[in-house]
Amino acid sequence: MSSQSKPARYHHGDLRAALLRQARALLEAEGPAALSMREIARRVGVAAPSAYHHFPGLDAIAVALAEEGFAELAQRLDTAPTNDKGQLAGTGLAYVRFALDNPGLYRMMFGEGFTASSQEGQSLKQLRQRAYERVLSGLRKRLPEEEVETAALFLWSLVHGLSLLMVDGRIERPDDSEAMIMSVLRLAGTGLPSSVNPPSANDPH
Amino acid sequence: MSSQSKPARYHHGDLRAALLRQARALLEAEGPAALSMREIARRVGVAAPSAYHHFPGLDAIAVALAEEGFAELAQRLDTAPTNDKGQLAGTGLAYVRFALDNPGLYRMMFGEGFTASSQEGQSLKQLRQRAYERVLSGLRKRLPEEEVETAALFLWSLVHGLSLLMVDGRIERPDDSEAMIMSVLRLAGTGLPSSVNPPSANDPH
DNA sequence: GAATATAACCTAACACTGTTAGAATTAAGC
DNA sequence: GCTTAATTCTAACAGTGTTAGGTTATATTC
Repeated sequence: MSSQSKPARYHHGDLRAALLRQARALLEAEGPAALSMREIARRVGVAAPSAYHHFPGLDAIAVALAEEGFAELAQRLDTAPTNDKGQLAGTGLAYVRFALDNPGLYRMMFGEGFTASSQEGQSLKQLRQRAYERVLSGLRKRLPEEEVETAALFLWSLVHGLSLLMVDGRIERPDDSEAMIMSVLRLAGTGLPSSVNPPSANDPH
Repeated sequence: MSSQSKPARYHHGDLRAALLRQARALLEAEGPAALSMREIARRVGVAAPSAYHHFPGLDAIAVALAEEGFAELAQRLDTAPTNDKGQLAGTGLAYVRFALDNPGLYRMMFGEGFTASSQEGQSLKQLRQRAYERVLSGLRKRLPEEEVETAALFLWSLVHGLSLLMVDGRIERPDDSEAMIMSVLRLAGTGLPSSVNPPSANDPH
């Protein structure tokens, strides 16, 4: 077990970290709905109430996991290739990849359920906002201000929707997921063929 | 109460319908996580186990609601304007509108939780597949076969993502939601400005 | 080194959930 | 009116999140 990294300074050693680790394992193994205080404690080998010395409740554990997730997502987006040609595709691919690598966590980060709780909900809201700002600032350099917001919403909707469809298994996973993702992202740049969406005719601008 | 439409032929009259009605009200009022057998029964004014004569379990109620939702969504998409100019925008707008009008239901239809259950899960999967086929067949008339799948995935990802972002309150709702939705959908036709995504340079096709 | 203080942990319990078993009530058919 | 069957009920089981209060092991102090 990797939980024995430190030679048990306290009763357990580092219960807080152990709870988070097992919670995340449970999350990915059984899905967000299966996250249970008692099951997490069971897996750690501890009585359920012990967890309350480290977290105010189950929601707090969920939020802590989501915070981990946002930090990891931010890092992935930051280290994604930013060269001129593939900025959009690189970042988009990194985003969807993160969701595919952490399906349960991704659902947690954007799902509801514990969003209502006062303190924790706010923290999450801020993290989501910061992730969104990251997208916005990338676009601000390249677009006039009035087009930034729509473009960001467009992009975020696309990668968020694609991530969830794939994570939830709504579409059959092809052999080469990456190629499929890239194909979709390419459409974000070119737009749909005009045979689907005749260009002018309804442009009031 | 509108539940007195028929003069109480049985003990209740039409418990099954009453359960579904209150379940849907609860779903929209408190969200999918708050759906509870006992609370639904409480609202109908009946003991919880009574519901088991009409549904095998809570999952079955959830699935029945989702089926209602898919039927309503299909109808909206069918009656959306199909004239040449606005096929894409009209259908897309109808899709997002449905989600905004039925936020709890939409989350239920595409969320997880009860998807694991054997029998019901299959039923839902088929309904989702049929909704997807609807999009595909619309595109098949206008695109070469090899482009259909990617275009459909692109469109579905976009409207699905946009719907969830708005339903979950991830973006601040502007005064005119419809205008915002239309702006995003328009980008699906034109693609992002080339300043964001320089066209050639990585096109292997 | 022994006594104390404190942080970590556990047992017991409360209120809630989904669900099942079996009894009681009500309507339908003869 | 009696029988039968459908519908609803009460009681109970196993599970959940959470709280209260006691127990144990560590850390500190004399």
